This record gives sequence, structure tokens and C-alpha cells, in this order.
Amino acid sequence: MNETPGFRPLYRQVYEIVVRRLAQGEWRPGEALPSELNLAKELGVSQGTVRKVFDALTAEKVLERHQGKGTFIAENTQERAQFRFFRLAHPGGKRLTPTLGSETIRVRAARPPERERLDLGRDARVVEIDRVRLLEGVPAIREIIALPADLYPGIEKIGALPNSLYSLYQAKFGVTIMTTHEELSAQLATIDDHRQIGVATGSPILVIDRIAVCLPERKAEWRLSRVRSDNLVYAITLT
Amino acid sequence: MNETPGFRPLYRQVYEIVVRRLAQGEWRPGEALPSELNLAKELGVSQGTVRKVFDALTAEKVLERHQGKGTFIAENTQERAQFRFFRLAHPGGKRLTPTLGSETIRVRAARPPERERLDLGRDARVVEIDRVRLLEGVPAIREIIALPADLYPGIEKIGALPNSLYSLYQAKFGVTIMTTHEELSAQLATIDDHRQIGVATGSPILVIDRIAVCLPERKAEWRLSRVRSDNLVYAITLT
DNA sequence: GAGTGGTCTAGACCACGCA
DNA sequence: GCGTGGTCTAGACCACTCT
Repeated sequence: MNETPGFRPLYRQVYEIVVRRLAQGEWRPGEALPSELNLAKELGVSQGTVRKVFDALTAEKVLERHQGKGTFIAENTQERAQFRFFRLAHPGGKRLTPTLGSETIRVRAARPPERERLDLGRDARVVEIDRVRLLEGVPAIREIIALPADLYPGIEKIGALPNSLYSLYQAKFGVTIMTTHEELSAQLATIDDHRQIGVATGSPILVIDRIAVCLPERKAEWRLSRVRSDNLVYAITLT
Repeated sequence: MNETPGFRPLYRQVYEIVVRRLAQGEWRPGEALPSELNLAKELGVSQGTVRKVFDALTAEKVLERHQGKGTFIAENTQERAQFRFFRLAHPGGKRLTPTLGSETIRVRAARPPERERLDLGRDARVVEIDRVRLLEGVPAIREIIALPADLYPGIEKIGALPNSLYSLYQAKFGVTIMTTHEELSAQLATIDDHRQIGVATGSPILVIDRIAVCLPERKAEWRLSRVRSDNLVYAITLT
């Protein structure tokens, strides 16, 4: 099939074809892809090669397979996105689901740290979302979110945003968040923290600095979360 | 091969056989397993079925495969264990490697919280390790570690412990840490924190509460880490 | 050259969802 | 009953390592 040094396995090439088509929106979230056999015929490879690609994309959570039905584009449903990227829980385990407190949204020129963190050019604009989220009815999380405005045209006109922004990004703007890079630190509550989530100034706050990356590879969100740390932990399993 | 409701794929059964043999120490860390073809013949299955099992265990980081050489038991080498389970870094990215400050080790009866967190019986004993670790030469981490004593016979007589305990657990006691469950919170530095890692009392501290699980499934370590949070973050990628 | 894992194919049969 | 993915096999050839 080819000569040595530039050797690239067939399934790699098929993988790239499928990812490219996905990114171009040839299939929409929730839709079924062609069956293994049909795609194999179309691309002139064996079913096993397509299967290997679909299996890999399923492991990456890009696709979902259902025996007897077909292969589908994975959806960032509310609940799914919650459990995948939202890690807050009570000590000992019970997962928590946040509800919305208040939010403001505006579009403005990107500031230097935003340009740097989001890999934006000099004249880029960002959407800034500030919101407070509640856990069990109590203000618990302050979030300051910066989005590259070109990825989310008109998001500021939507009005009330859903609890899980990631399912909104996908459904309305075709932006599928694939991975996030988070940096956690402990800080002391500021006077703003006190005003917005009611903690005493100087009490300990868990700060989560997150960059979210979408498919295809691009930094699609910068989110700074300040979380009250009384009776609340960030729970994660490493494997 | 079998009737419906209790259907278990062949590769599942092979998987369980291999894991059992691994846990029984039939092969030691760093050693090669039988080749796909040989194990397939021995078990009376096809090479493809063994391949599927080896691939799965490789994805779980239990095995390592090397084309032309063979399939090996993954080693928790110092560096590998570092990067896998040690998540502290400078803000923005540079990974850090801790060095040892001081440590004490003793064996004693398990206290109720230890029995509860480690699933131990009424008369169980634990090994307690208290140590201070340095980052870039500065005391930065206090760790209080509790181990089920029966898993680590004689560990208190070893003397100086290595920087990465997990490679010690594996090499000396056959305990391979597979996953860890961590809960992070922010707290204020106590007077003990001040004495041991030099931070001002009342400054913010990142607390990591970790349970480590070994192969076969058993809670093999409880570790409480208190980390100074100035110019230091816990960095993690979610996928 | 012998032995190992890596890729690719072709085909059989099973389990599941749906009409 | 058909079409889907899931399992399993057998065999070919390639790429890599070691002797």
C-alpha cells in the first residue's frame, strides 16, 4: 500500500477522513453515521478497518455505538456534560448538580490575558459571561467565562443560558468541547466573593482555572471558577 | 460457545484469566508475558482474541507492548508514577518533581477513620508515614499516609523511603497501584502547617485526600496531602 | 532469519432494535 | 426478517528487534 518511511496505517487515514467530515458538520450531533459496511465500501477498505476507527472515536467519546441501531455522534447532553466535566461533590461522594443564580453577558474587545490564554489575535473580541451558580439552593460558585466571539455568533442575544453551557455550545454553535485543562489552587475569599457567594472574607476558596478545547483543536473557552470550600470538594479519579 | 443470558465474551474470560495470573505474581514487573500466539495456543483461542485482551490491558496501563520484542508488565518507575499520579505544577504548566524533606514511619493499631476509609477489620494495623516534601528545595507538601500493614510487611524496617512510594510498593511488596480517588478542597493553614512547611498560619492550603486502589481491587493507601498554594497548582486534563 | 507485535482482510455467527 | 454492531477466527503481509 505504500513505501516505508512515510508509513501511515490505513486506519489512521480513515480516522482523519472521518474526523474531517465530522468537523465540517457533514453529520450533526445525534445523527447516525453510515454503517461500518457502507462506509467501508465507500472508502474501499474492509469493515474491520472502519470498525477500528469507530472504536477509537467511541473511546474518545466522539461517537456512541448502539448494537442493532448504528453509530451516532455523541451528544453533550446536560447530564452527560455535567458528569464529565463538573467535578464538585460532597466529601465522601455524592455528586452535586448546580442551578443558576444570576448571570450577565456582554461582548467586548479581548484583553491581553484573554488573547494569550485563548490564542486570539490582536483585534479579537470575546464574550464575557459572569454568573453565580447555586448548589442545593445556596450560592456556591462564581464563574467568569471568556469565549472567542467568532465561535459563538449571537450568543449574547439568546437570553437565559442553560445550566450546562457545553450542550448549548454544541447544539447552537457546533462547538463540541472535547477536553479541558484545569489548574486548581487555594485562595482566600475576597470582598467580591463575600458579596456574590456569601462566604466570609478571608475564608478558603477553591479556584479552578479551566481552558476548554473543542473539535477541531481550538481553545473555545476560558473559565475561572471560585468555589466555596466548606462541605464541598473537587472529586477526581486518576487511572 | 454458550447460551444467552449468562453470555460472556471469550475475550472477557481470557482477560480475567490474565488478570488473575498477574495478580498471583506469575509474571513479575518488567518481565515479558507469553507471546500472543503462544498464549492463544495455550488457551485454545485465536491470536486475535488474545490481542484484544492485551490491547485492553495496555490501554489500562497494566501492560506495555513493544513491536519486535514482546508484551511486558508495565513498571511504575519513578518518573512514570510521578507523571501519572503527581499533579502539582507551576501555574501555566511546568511540572514539578518533589524531593524528600523529612519522614517518620511507625506501625500501630488502625483508628476508626482509617478502618473506615481503608475497609479494614476491627483488629487491623496500619503503617503511618508522615513526611514533608520539597519542591525546588522549599518545603511545600505535608503528607500523612496510612497503609494496611498486612499488605506491606516489614516496610517500617526499610529505612529511607524513595521519593515515589508507588514504585516501592510494586517492587518490594507486589502492590501495583492502579487508580486513585482524590478529593480536593481549600483550607486555611494551621499552626502545624506553619511549623512544617513554613506557610503563614491562615494562608490558603490545597488539601488532597486520596485513596489509592491496587490490583487486584483493594484499598492500599490513604494519603492526606497539604500543599502550599502560592505559585503552585494542581493541574489535570479531563477528556 | 526467526520471532514478535502491527495492520488488514474476509467471512462466519451472535445479540440487539425495529418494523 | 432485515440491518446494525459485537465476537471470533484464520491467514496474509509488514515493521521492528535481536542474534
